[in-house]
Amino acid sequence: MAVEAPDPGPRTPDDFLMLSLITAPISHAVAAFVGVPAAQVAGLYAAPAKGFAADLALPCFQLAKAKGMAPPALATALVPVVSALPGVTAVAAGPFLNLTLAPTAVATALLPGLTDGRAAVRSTAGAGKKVCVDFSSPNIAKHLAFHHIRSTMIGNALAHCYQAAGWQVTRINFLGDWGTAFGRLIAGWKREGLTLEQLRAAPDQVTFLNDLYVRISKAAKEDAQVEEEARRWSKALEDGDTEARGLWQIFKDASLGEFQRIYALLGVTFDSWKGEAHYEDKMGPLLTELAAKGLLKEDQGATVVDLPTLAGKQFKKPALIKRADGGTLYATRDLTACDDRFAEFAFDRSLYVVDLGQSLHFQEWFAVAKLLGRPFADRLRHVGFGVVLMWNDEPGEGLEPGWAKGRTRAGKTMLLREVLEEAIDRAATVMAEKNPDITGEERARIARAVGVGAVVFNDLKNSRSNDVKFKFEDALNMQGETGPYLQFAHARLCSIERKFAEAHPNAGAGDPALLATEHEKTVLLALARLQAALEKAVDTDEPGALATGLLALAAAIAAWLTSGNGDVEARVLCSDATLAAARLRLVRAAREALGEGLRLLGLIAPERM
RNA sequence: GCGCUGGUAGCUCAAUGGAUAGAGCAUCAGACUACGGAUCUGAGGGUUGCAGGUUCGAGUCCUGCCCGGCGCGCCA
Repeated sequence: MAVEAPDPGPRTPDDFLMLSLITAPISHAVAAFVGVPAAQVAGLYAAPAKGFAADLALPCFQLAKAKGMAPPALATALVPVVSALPGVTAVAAGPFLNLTLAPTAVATALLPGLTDGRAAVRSTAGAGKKVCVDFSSPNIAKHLAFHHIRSTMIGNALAHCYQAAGWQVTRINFLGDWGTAFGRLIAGWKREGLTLEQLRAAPDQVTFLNDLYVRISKAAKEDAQVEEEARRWSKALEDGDTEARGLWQIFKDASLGEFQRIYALLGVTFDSWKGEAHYEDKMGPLLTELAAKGLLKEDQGATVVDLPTLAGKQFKKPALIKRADGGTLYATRDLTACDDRFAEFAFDRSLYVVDLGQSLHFQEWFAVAKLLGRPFADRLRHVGFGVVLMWNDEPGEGLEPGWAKGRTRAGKTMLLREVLEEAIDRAATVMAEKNPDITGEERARIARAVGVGAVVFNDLKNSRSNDVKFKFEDALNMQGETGPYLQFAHARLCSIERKFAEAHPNAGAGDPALLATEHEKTVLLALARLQAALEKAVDTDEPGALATGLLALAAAIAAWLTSGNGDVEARVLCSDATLAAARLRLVRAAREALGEGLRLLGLIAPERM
């Protein structure tokens, strides 16, 4: 279920980002000294280079120009100004001002705002704005192959991220439920005298339909009579023939039933399932308008929009609107659906999470939308992504082992369900070894979260334009920068929370000012940077930006918790109940932020694993 | 040919125009009966594809090349 973003109240530029809660006094002091607006300083903070032990760096180049000083001189001059602030130590290092913050100061600035840790992954940047996200969009009567995970989970993560940033989100599954394939399927169905009962009895109804399609296609190739039947059924379907539409509906329902099982496993939902078929009889007005505006032209029998002359020389070919036989193409359908979506949702942005191979298609119809004068033409974004490659040890035929597109070593297309099931099995095996106390249905439930999470995170952690290189051994080795690593950090925090009440039954609320260690500060700073990661994810449509922020948080958490291994007093559950209570506040905030961040990416964070 | 995309450590990838380019995996060495070790600490490992240019400063921006993937008219 979607969680409503808490109302953060009125904001000033200084608290626009959570990190600014810490840097605001610094920015003000520096700005006053230099004589520029504080907001100009606020945008300058950078991460210190590796060799410099500091929390933040302030490059002084631009400020020096404004002040009319040399950068190193300004940095030196700023040292006393900034060091005068409580909880800040400043050191000049050439043209940089390196800032070290006192853990206590960081904690008191941040923790009061994180009584609900989920606030760390919230923003109001998109308040009042609406976005449509078109994602997943599989063809019916075909399996969800492994590569479908990309559009499905990138889109799902973006929908969550936009929502967390204040946008009103509509999730759209633009089903591929139209085309000549269905005429063939109907012809095959009739020819073989199949029944609904037979379909329903199949262990996998999509496999049943897929096999039927393969048989009838083969038959059609060998027998012109069969091909003719398929053509007739395609025509009947287009004409709204009752029997044809009835069978088409059966195929569609059967497919959606299978899809929903996988969407449920992935935790993905949609607000709209309007597919291509929905728009099939609604393209007339658009075609009329295109013609009325003089945008159409006959070319080799087809109807096109001549983009090279109308939209600029960056286009080399016209956009096809209608086939020579009068049938419409998918650019026409996309435009019609877009008009419909704008009429219904008045979106401020509309995302199409579709592989990069279709870049040209989107460039073309976006350009047509512009030529039509659509007010939303510049609000459309093609969110492209790379392909899924699988490692192939034995390609045969003298080929080198290497990455191959979406196929197993046997050359078979990998199904999404198969990959998820194997991932779940492997997760269950690890659990049996690492945590044998968890058994039965609970183990099965958690193994689903961990196995699916491993595959999903593997898909989201890098820039989406990159191809995803999938190796079971890597995605599921459960170590390193993986979904299970994040989930494990979450589970450790949960475990400590469970034990806290027993250890310190009468502890108070916890005073942030008591948090004084470097490990605690690192966790706090990682929490403070999460909001910027979320906003970057939304601005650039890159879920990986949030994934990177969560990895940094989890690493900080793991280092913190492990530091207690050799030192009982460094643990959250230390002997001092007051200190323990303060640490527990950080545990809770971090756990809630991490769990919420994972939810945004589409992972479940179990309390044990 | 044109377009999109990628080229950074052995492998997989990070890096709002900022310092000495960072992580994970793998390798090696450690911590510790461990508030959950599915952990942590450390080491080795780099001419950021090549060549120019802009800039106080370039992995990042510009120009030209090289290599890979994908796309480029009646499928979607």
